Amino acid sequence: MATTQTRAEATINDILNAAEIHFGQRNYADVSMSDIAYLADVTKGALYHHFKNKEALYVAMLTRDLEEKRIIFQQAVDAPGTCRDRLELSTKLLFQMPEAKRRLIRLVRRDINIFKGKTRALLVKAYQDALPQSVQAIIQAGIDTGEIAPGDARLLAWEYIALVEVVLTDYAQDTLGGPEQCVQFVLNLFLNGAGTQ
Amino acid sequence: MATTQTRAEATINDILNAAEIHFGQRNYADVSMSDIAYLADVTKGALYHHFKNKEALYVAMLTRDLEEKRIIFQQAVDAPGTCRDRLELSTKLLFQMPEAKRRLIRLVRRDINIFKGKTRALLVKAYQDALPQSVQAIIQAGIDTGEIAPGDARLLAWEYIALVEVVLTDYAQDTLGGPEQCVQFVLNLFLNGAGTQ
DNA sequence: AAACATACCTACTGGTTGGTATGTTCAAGA
DNA sequence: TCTTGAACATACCAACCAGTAGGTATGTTT
Repeated sequence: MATTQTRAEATINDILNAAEIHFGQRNYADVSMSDIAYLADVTKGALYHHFKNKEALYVAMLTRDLEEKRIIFQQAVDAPGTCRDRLELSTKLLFQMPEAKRRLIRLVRRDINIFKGKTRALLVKAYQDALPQSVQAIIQAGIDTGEIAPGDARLLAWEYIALVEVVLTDYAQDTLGGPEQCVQFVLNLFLNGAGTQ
Repeated sequence: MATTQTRAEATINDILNAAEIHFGQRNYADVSMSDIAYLADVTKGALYHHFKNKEALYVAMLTRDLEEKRIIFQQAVDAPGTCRDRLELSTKLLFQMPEAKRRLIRLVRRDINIFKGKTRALLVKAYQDALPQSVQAIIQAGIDTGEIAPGDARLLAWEYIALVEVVLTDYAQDTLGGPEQCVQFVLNLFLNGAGTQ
């Protein structure tokens, strides 16, 4: 059984990897199942053998990726130190990812309108568990210790992520300095603001 | 001649308005020309009489909208007062827009990958002229007067817009307070940061 | 009112895509 | 080694959609 499953699992892996690449670069509707099958070096038959339909494939791809990320960012939540230290770690982990993985971070926000109901809720939750939840936990701890001014930790988490995403975009286009500078820029902006003190 | 053009112009207007609604809610590829024609209460023939193809319609729709916005935000650039005052005005103008128009603000970022070459450059420039340019001008002035700490005004402008967009999203879902509170929240976060001073 | 131009409609095509029906290979157990 | 079911491949279909061809209606000009 192990051998059989290994082969199928390898195929599924190839398909998911191909899906990551395509969905990461283009809109959902612009990516065809044939594109994914071709890149994964399997046929459409094999593809539909493992995934019920296009939506199921997308969900599987994104779910797998977000679960990976959730585990990674959990490090920052569990880490010791000040709020700033832990936000720094969290952001560093983001910048250390390969570009293809980093690109997927913005996927949920970009494609949030294409699904409805359960599927949509599922993806949003998976995303929130992966990144916003971690950041929110760190920020809430910061509020409790007085390092962060009292406020809505959830909203602040989203704001922090938005700041990171902007720098991440510029970073991908090589218009900024190294990852270390980027991380410090975001941290200073978020904690101290852009105004002169 | 005036009468003839008026009729055509009215049709074009209907089409562009319908396009705004559809493209604002769904991805480019998910919106069909038939959808737009139906909502505009014209036939596809009329649609293709006025617009060369789908891409041309999208460009026309977004260009018109961004030019409107550019003019609106220019008010804030030309306004007197501190950097904070002018950023406040700029942000207020955003929150005062009807929801459909507000939604279009995120369109360029969402659909940035569907076009290549000239079309893409054109849309990006129209967007930058409309919003980022205004914010950047205000921030640069703030840096010059010492109200904002020295730094990359362009990047800071993008960061500010990102902060606004997050609140705008929450605001659209009625999970936040009134527009005035939202504006002040963003301003404080951007200028003073989230940390305790 | 003839000649013309613009605006618009109906009906269709060619191409693409998600999905399927059916056939073939492979791997493991009896 | 023979069987059996899972894992694929091939060939295809039905639906949809961007875009077009060709005709009709509504002005406008002279």
